[in-house]
Amino acid sequence: MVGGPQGVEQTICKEFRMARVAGLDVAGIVAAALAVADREGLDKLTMRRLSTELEVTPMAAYHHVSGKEELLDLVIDESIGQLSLADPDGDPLTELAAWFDALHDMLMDHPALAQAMAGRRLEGPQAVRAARSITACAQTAGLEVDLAIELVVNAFGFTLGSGLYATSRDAVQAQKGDRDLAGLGADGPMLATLASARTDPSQFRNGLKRLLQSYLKE
Amino acid sequence: MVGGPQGVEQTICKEFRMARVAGLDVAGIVAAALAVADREGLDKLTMRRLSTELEVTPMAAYHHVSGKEELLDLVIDESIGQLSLADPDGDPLTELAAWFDALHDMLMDHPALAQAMAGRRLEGPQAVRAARSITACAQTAGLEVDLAIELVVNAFGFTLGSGLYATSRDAVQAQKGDRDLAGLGADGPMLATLASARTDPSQFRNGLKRLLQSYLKE
DNA sequence: ACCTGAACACCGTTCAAGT
DNA sequence: ACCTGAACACCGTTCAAGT
Repeated sequence: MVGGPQGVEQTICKEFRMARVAGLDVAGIVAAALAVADREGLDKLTMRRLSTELEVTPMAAYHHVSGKEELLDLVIDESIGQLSLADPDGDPLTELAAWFDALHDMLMDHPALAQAMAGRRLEGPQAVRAARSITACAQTAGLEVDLAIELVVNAFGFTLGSGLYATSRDAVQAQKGDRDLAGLGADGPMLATLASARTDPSQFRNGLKRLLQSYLKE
Repeated sequence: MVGGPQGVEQTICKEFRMARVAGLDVAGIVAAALAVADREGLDKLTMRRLSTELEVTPMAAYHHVSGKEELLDLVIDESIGQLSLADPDGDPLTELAAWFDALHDMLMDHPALAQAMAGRRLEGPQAVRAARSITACAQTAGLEVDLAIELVVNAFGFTLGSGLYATSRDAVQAQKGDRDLAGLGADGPMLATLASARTDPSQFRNGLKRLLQSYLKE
């Protein structure tokens, strides 16, 4: 698509650099960080583990990223940037539901991402871009600015919290839940349903729709 | 209330022990951990920092708690246990709103708590007790078990996510937001409102009521 | 039983060199 | 400009002693 001999040369050069010799760039660092976090968990993502992933010295990445904090912010913002923006001309409810569903799917695919978002500012350029797009969407539905923002903030909080809750109970836990049923009497069905939240995103979608509809029906 | 000379003696002895000489107990350890996390942030809560807070050796706490993971679980469960249970005879909507409001208030008072809950199981005895009480509350409102649980899970996720979002933007950030307004053009009002979420819990309460009502109006 | 002391295998990051 | 190497001040936790 970029085409031409130069394009090919650049690609080869880039791949070569990313795989073996130094030649680090932020994109490669961020990608490697997310890969490690996905495979081994957020707590295992350390600057030193990142350096072994990139096959460089522990300090190499610091030349492209100020430190671990900035790295995490970049991983988050880059991920948010991969969600397609809401279409301002589409049906508001459909567009909003689709965006937050996509975000939720992403958090389910990358549990470390949800965890990283907790306690972080989420004000990178991609996040701001996305926020603007979905807020505009809510406004075209007839909502005043303040209410549109309230909807966005609340829907985001709901999506993040649901993602965290769901990803904190993985397969191992669901298994263990079955064993606990006998000992917990009346709580059995409850815990079983709680545990099933991991694999059943319909609870989230249901709640999201309820929340969005209550704002858009005004 | 426990009364008698023995009660007094125990109290004196306990205070003496907690303050100076070893004599650690889980309650004291958990309290100290929350105190450190509140004052210095969750990332500053280390087993070693905890030990200096308790004025003991780094390894002393390990005799009462298996490690850092269990410590965090205990801090969370103990905190949840301090919320008053929902009254099964009260108005369901009122009771549910009150419980999640109280949880939200707690997360706002203890930002480290919200952060600690992200990526943790929340299945301690106090959490289960609370979940049972609010689920029962939703059931007396006429909801089937599955839907009652869906409501509880979704309301919890919303509360946690909102708490995380709100506490991640503290006073410092709100200040910085004002400076950014000029450079961001049309985003100005939006970011200002986003930043105000920290001190304005009405957005959360509004969203919570909408979510709860959509389930209870069935 | 409960706490200490020393040790191990890690962290994030600074700083001075190398090329 | 970009990377390395050595070092510093931390971590969580094990393990062998002390009382």
